[in-house]
Formats: sequence, C-alpha cells, structure tokens
Amino acid sequence: MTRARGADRRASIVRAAFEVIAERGYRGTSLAAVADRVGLTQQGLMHYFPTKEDLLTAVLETRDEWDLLHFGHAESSMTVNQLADLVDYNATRPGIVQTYTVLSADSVTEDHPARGYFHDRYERVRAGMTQMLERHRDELPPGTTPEQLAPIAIAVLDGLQLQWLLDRSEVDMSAGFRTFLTLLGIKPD
Amino acid sequence: MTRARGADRRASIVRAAFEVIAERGYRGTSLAAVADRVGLTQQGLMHYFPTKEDLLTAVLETRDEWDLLHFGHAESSMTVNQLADLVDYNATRPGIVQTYTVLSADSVTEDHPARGYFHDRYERVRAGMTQMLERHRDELPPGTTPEQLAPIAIAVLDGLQLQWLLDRSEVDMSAGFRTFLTLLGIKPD
DNA sequence: GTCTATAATAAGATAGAC
DNA sequence: GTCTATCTTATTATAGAC
Repeated sequence: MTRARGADRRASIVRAAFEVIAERGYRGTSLAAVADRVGLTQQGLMHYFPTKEDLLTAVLETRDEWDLLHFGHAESSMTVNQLADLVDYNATRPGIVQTYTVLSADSVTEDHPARGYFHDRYERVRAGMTQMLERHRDELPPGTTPEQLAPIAIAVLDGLQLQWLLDRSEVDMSAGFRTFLTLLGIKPD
Repeated sequence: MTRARGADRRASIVRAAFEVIAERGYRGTSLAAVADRVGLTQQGLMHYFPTKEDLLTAVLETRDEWDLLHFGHAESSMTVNQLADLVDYNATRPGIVQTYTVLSADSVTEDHPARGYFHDRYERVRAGMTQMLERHRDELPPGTTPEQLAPIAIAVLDGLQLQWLLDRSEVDMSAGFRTFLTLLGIKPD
C-alpha cells in the first residue's frame, strides 16, 4: 500500500505544480507554493522530486500520457473534427490552456529546462497535423499542401488560446478554429 | 546637458531591460542583470526606475512609440502587404520577437503587471486588423467577415512566431503568413 | 547621479531527527 | 515519508555618503 500511496502523492503534487505553473509561470513557481497546496512542506515535497526541474519534467511527462490516453498514438490518428472538439473541451479548461501557453513561451528563454521538450513536441505536432490534413488533400485550396498548412493550423490554435486567455468574453476559440477550417475548404461535421 | 544625458541613460536602460526580458522573461529578470548590462549597479539603475514595475512600464511604452513611429496611428493604416513586410523584418530580429512572445504569454499569469497592457493592446490590434481586412472585403472567402478573420490572422502571426523561436530552421514565418493571406483570397504584391 | 552598505524576504537545496 | 533546522544565494528595496 505504501507504493500506491506514494504514487497518489506524486500525482497530486504534479497536479498542484500544473496549477501553480499556470498561475505564475515556471520561473515564478516556488516549490513551497506547490507543497503548500498538497499540505506538505517544501522539504517534504523534495522527497518525491529532488529538484525543481524534476518536478517540471514530471508535469510535461504527465501531459504526454494524457494526450496518448485521449488520442491514441499522437495527433496523427485524430480527425480534424475531433480536433475541433478538443478545442471546445479546452475552452472549458482555462487552467490547462494557460499552463501550456505560459510554459511554451517561457521555454524559449535562455537555458530553459523545457526548451528541448517543446522543440521536439512541436516537431511531432507538425508531423501529426500534416498527416491529418493529408486526409483532406482534395479539399485543400489549390496550390497548398498539408506540409505548408500544418504550422499555420497549429499557429491558429496557439494564437487563439493567447487571445482567449487575455479576454474570454471577446475571443471565441472554437468558432475561430472552425472558421479557419472553412478557409482550408474543410467542412465541419 | 544633464537632462539629455539622463534621457540617454534611461533609453539605454530600457534597451537593456528589453534584452534581458527576452532572455529570461519578466519574472526571471533581475534589476542587477539589467544594470550590469549598462555598467551600473542595481541601485544606480533604481535612480531612474524606482521599482521593477516602472521599468517594465517603460519597456512597453517604448514599444508603443516605436510602433507609432513606423506605422502611423495604429495598425489600421497599414496595408496587408506592409504587414507581410513587417513579418520579414521581424524574421531578422529574433530578440524583438522573443521579448513580446515571452512577455505576452507571461502576462496572462496572476497579477501580472503587463496584463492590462496586453489585454488592451490585443483589442486595438484586432480592431486595426479588422479595418485592414475591410479593404479586401470583396476578395475574402464567401461567408467570412473581417471581424471574424481578424483574431485568426493575429493568431497566425503570434503562433508562427512561437514555432519559429523554437526552431528557426524548420519554420518560415514569412512564407507561412503569405500562405495564410492566399487562404483569405488576398494576393501578395 | 552613482556609489556602498544593508535590510528584509524568499528561493532551492542539504542534513539529520523521528 | 515527513518534519525542523539550516545553509547559501539571490532578490527588491531603502538610507545615506560623495
């Protein structure tokens, strides 16, 4: 039972870290603040994650597991309409969106521990998006290719998230992405 | 002469702050690091900017002045092709792009001093972009409106910047934006 | 206008008791 | 497994000399 307990603890610490990073960014996150949220001292937390970077790594790994759980092996197996549904879902979870918006931009700063993670992640996501658009090749505007459009589609998702986080009453992520799909000649279900 | 000197100093401090924020984010930026870059002590710097927040405010105001200088009153007076040229220019200045990518995402975190600034700025930029697209109303895909497309166009710009910062060899901001314009039915010059 | 000195606080990390 | 105690370093900010 000790092992299960430990796993639970770790999971709840990661969840708390996820929240605090959304609120304060990685550099603004203190281990004490995360520990506090799960009723531990800073030193108690460090029993599970010896360094702050270890905790960040765990947060990023957890997201990958969550992705896999929901979408199978990478974004490539999703359909465009499933992706639009994911945007709808995200629109109900500002915390999740905020963690990744904040963290991904954070990651371009000097010697940031998540830089490699996001570099690789975007490479994978572009590849997945390319495959996804491949299935709509015939519908795409003449002269455009899935390779060309993939980074743009991802940019729309990320960029709308930022605007939405800054003003949820003015910006509609879901509608925006669906409008973008029509620009691609893809009709939503 | 004392006044001119003072103004120069202030300007060089702001420039240094701009750089350090790009490298480390706002929360990761220390006044000492900025001071060091202009050959002052932390306390010497605080003669010009009494608090860290005052310095951030100056950085943001300077960007607004720069914008005005280059594009007249807001983005509305620019043409779509001038905007595409601006993207070309940005592609030669990763530092500038990085400061705003990092800072804008940073600003969505709790009690961030730049939150109001970016909220208002995006509102203005969306309005400007709407006006800009208005001039191409006839070319836009049937059923789409400038109001609807403006946040998407801005999202493309911001989203491409992030991907470009993470991997400049794989992502082409300029080409990406021009491809997006063709999706809108707008032909580049 | 810029410095030295210093206060006050907070951070990540280590050692060791229980 | 979690705590207290503590070290070390870094931070913003103030006071006052020159």
